Amino acid sequence: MARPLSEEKRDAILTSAAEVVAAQGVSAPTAGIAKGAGVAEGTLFTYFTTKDALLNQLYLALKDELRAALVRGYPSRGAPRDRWRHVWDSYVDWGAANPAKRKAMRQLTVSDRISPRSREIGGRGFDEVAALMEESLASGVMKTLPPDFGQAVMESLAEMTLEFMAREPGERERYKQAGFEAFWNAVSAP
Amino acid sequence: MARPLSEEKRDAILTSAAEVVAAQGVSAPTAGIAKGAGVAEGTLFTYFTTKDALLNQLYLALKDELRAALVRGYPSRGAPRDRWRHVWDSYVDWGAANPAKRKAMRQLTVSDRISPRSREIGGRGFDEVAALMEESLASGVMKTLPPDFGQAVMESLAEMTLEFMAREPGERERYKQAGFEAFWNAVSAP
Amino acid sequence: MARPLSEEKRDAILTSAAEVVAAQGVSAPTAGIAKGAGVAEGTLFTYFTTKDALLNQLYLALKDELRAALVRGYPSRGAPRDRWRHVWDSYVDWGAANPAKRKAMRQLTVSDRISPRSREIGGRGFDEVAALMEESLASGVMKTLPPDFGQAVMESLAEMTLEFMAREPGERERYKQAGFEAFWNAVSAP
Amino acid sequence: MARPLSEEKRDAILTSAAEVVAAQGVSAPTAGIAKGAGVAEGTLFTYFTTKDALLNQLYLALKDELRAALVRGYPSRGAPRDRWRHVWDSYVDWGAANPAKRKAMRQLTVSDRISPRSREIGGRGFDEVAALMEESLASGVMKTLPPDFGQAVMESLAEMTLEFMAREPGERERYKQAGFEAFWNAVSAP
DNA sequence: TATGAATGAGTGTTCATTCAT
DNA sequence: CATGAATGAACACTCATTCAT
Repeated sequence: MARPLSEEKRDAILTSAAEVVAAQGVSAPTAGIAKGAGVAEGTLFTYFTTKDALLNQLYLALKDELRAALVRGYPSRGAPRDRWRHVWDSYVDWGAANPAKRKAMRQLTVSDRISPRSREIGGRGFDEVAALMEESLASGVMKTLPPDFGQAVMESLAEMTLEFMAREPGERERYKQAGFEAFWNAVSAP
Repeated sequence: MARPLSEEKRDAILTSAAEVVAAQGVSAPTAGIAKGAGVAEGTLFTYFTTKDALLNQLYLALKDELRAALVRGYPSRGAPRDRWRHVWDSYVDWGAANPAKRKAMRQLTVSDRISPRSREIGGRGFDEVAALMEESLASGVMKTLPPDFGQAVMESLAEMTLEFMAREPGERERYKQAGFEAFWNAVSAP
Repeated sequence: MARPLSEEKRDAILTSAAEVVAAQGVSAPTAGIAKGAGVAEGTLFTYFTTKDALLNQLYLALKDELRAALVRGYPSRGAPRDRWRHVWDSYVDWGAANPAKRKAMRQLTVSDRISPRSREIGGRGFDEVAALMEESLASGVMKTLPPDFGQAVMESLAEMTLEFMAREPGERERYKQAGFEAFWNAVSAP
Repeated sequence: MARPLSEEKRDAILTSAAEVVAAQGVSAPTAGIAKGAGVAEGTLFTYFTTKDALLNQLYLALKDELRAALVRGYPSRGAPRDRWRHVWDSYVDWGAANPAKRKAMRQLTVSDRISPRSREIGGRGFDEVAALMEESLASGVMKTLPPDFGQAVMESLAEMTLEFMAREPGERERYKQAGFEAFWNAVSAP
């Protein structure tokens, strides 16, 4: 049955793509991505029909990885603040541990090469997360707004916090903490 | 290069660039920008030495326009909350009124073609704004954090709010209001 | 290479090649030919060392099939006109019955990928045919010309006739008849 | 008004294309065509939007040149045979004098990259020619067939004759003469 | 100064062929 | 022997920039 498509190689391409896109944007040459993955230029196209296909699948893979990080260890029975805290910490820790992936995700998010369908699927994973905690927003500012909004508040504040953490690595913990306070106040204050 | 003959033409190119970059990203061809400005392909390069130069100057021009919008009508003697409110409203109104410019700014911000120097100069304008209100943060969460941070909280929440406003135009006022509440709580809660 | 295991598979590849070349020209991908033959991409190369080898062998196979059609039922003892008529009818009938093969042959004939050697061998088969009837040209226009020429007159008129037949299927018989008259006059008139 | 598009350069590209296509077929690289024309690779695309566009326009240019050759010196008032003779001689002389153009035309004719529209336009020129002599076919074999057919008989016999002339340059005149006899008999015999 | 044709390096993608399975 | 993944040289076409007009 000849050589089977190697999951390993596919991952190497996605990993390389994340790095290269983080560094050079979505217009980075596929040749560079292939090189970074240690495969031939043509091989990339046996795993991804098109550059756009690669970018969209990278987007989904990153979203999925992040989602997995948020869910891991989620304290289902904790107090709402603790649960949000867990999500916040997971998000920020993942972002701090994977700066390239985070930057790539940002590039992809603003790119018009990510299809609406991908965006929908990519967001879908987080509906789970949103659902998990919807009830925790029964009070406070978020009362009357779609759960999307609360989630988006978290996301944008976490991104911003990560930016500061990256700029001043010595102050990481402080920013992580302050960011959460800001978020929690934003979302829960009466 | 001295002073180019026509300020008007320079502006036309910048305006076209904002539209085209908003629609197609920073990799949009200069030919399209020139066409949109009603000038010849080559003319663009008598006003901007390089595509990168154009993008950087567009970035600065947009930052400056936004800054001007924030300062206009600023109630220097008002209560802190009112002053922040003015900044918030100005930001969000400008963004809602100039969706292409905002989208272009977003594209430019994540692009690696904007030099660190441009980013610094672009931020500098806001130091004024920051300075104007530094004192207002003498209490609350922001107490012990750099004024940048408070500013960044505002910016990221405003951007996110604009996204929601664009998606559901019927709910504009509601999001604008809710966004400000979230921001104000984030930043001022004890 | 010895004798490849399956004559059947070799034929399937040649048949597929004829169809694909007819439809897409000699630049058709080998992958498509393999697929059409129901074999793997690589298998094609165990039967034909090279794409050029495949094309050349296809050319020869088609020439041979056509030659066989001309010889079948040849009335060795008939009057010259009847013999030519048999050849003409056989040629045209074969072409009408195998439009893809005929189109493929045409593509191959003008292609620079068919080697001079193949052309020579491909023509050789017809020397038999030519020889069979050489004597029939002892008079008429062809008197002083190489038998090739008479043969070529037939071939080119037959090809042209097939074109018209393909274009207007309702008039097939008429064209077939008129084509032969033209040929016969061309070749036999005093 | 900047540099105007140069008719000269366009012609150089078409001429180079004819040579390169004659030698290598329609799949010849555009780079080679550009090089042959003494222009940069990119320049080719300011004159022809697409390789297909170039091939189609080359086809039309060649058809037109041939048509012009046939019409030049046409003896409108001559006897039918003399008029056909003129057409035959013009065709064959043009083909013998421009072997590359002829070979290119042949390649283009069998290629599927020539659009039906181009074929129609390319044929259109010859309707003139056909019309010029339609009446001359009031008798003979062609009596009851479309004028296309007579024209096609001429074309295919002329092409074949050119082939023989190219193969044996010493016998040119003989083939030219014999070819015409064959054609004339084919078409006019009772 | 304004124009837009000219340039050629760079891009995504294809494809004949090889070779690990 | 059969398979199809792997390879990398081409290829058509784009685009920032230059420069003749």
